[in-house]
Amino acid sequence: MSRPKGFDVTAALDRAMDLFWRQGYQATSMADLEAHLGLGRQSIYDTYGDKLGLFLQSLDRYSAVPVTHLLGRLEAIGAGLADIHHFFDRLVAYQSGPSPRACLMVNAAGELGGRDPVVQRKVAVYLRRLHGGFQNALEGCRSARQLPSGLEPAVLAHQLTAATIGILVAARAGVAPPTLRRMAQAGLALLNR
Amino acid sequence: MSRPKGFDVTAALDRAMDLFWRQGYQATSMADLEAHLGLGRQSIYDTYGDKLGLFLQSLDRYSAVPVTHLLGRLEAIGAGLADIHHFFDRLVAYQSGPSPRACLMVNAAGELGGRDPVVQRKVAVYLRRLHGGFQNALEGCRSARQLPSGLEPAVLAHQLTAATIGILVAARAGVAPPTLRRMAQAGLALLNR
DNA sequence: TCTATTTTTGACTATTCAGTCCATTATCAA
DNA sequence: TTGATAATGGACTGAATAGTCAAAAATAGA
Repeated sequence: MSRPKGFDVTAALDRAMDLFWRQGYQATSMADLEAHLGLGRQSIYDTYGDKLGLFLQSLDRYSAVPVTHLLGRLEAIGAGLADIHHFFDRLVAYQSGPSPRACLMVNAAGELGGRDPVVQRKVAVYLRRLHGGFQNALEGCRSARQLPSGLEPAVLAHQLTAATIGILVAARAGVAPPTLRRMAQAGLALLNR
Repeated sequence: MSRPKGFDVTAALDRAMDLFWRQGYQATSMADLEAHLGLGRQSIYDTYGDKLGLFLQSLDRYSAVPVTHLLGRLEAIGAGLADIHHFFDRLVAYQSGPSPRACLMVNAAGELGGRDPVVQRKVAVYLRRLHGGFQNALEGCRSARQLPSGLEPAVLAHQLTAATIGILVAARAGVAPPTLRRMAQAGLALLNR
C-alpha cells in the first residue's frame, strides 16, 4: 500500500445515500454526486464501481443505518406495545418535515422495481424485515398480555407493515402531516381491539 | 379544419400509459414512445405537448380507466362487503401475472414524487379517492349491519387503503403471489370483528 | 531520499436524449 | 379543381449523460 484515500469511504456513501434518497436514482447525475460527495469522478468509480453499484451500496447502507435506527427497538428482545407506538410517532414526525424524503426503498421500488431484479430483491428483503420487526414486537405484546386474544401477530404484522408503507407513499405524494398522523392512528388502532 | 389526424388520440394515449406504467417515466424514451404508439415524433408533440405533458395525461387516463374499473363498484351507491372482497381478489389476481406492473400512481410517486408537485397532487388525489371508495363501501356495510359495531368507516378505510398500497409496492418489488394473497387476507381480516 | 503504488484531477469521448425544423403529404371547404 | 390548413416523417441540434484515459500529485516503505 502506498497512498491512502483522502476521504472517508463510509461518510461519502452516506452522502450518496442522502442524495439518492432525496432525488431518486436517475435524477441524480454523476456530476451531482461529485459535487455532493466532494470527490472527483475517478475516485467514485474506483471506490464504488459504477453508478448502479453506488446506488446498490446506498440501499445497503440505508438498511444498515436509517432502517436499523428506526426498527431497532421493534427487533429487539422484549419489544412491546410501547415500541410500536414509538415507531409510528417517529415515522410520522420524520415525514412531517419541510421536504419529506419518504423511504429510499419504497422510492426505489417505484423507480427501478420494474426492471432491476437486484433492487427488487433488496426491497423485498426490506419489506420482510419490516414485517419481522412488527411480528417480534407483537409476540412480545402477546406474551405480556398487551394484545387482545384472537389477534394473530403474523396477520397483524402485515397490517402494520401496510400502514407503514401507506404512510411513506403518502409522504412522497406530499400529503399533509395531519393526514399522515391520521393514517398512523388508524394503524395503531389495530392494536386496540 | 382540414386534414384529420390519422390515428386515434385516445388509443395512442392508452399505449403511452401502458408503457409508462411498465417502464416508468425516465426509462421511457421518446423513441420508445414513437415505436409503441406507431407515431412520428412530431405527431406526439403536436398532440400531447412534451414528454411530461404526455405523462401527466397518462396519469389522468390511468385514473379514468384502470382505476375506475377497479374502484367502480366500491364507489357505487349500495356498495358493500362483497365489493371489498371483490376488490382485493381482483387486485391480487392482477398483480400475480408474469410481470406485474403494480400501479402507475404508486410508481410515479416513487419516481417523481420527490420533485414534481403536479405528480404529487395527482397521486394524493388518487389516494384520497381510494380512501373515499373504501369509506363509501364501508358505510354501506354499516347500514346493512355487515360491520361489527365500533369500527369507524373512516379509520377502517385508511387501513384498507394502506393494505392496497402495501400490496402494490410489494408487487413492484417482485414479492411472490402467495405473499400478496396473505397481505390481502390480512386486509380483509380487518372486516371480521 | 528514492521508488513503487495508489489516488486524484480534469479533460475527453461516444452516446443518448428531448425537442425542433422543414419539406412533403393529405384533407377539408369553397 | 384549388387554396388553405393541418398532419406526417425524417433529419437535425444542442445539451446532458455515464464512463474512460492519462498525466500529476501524494504517500508508505525501504
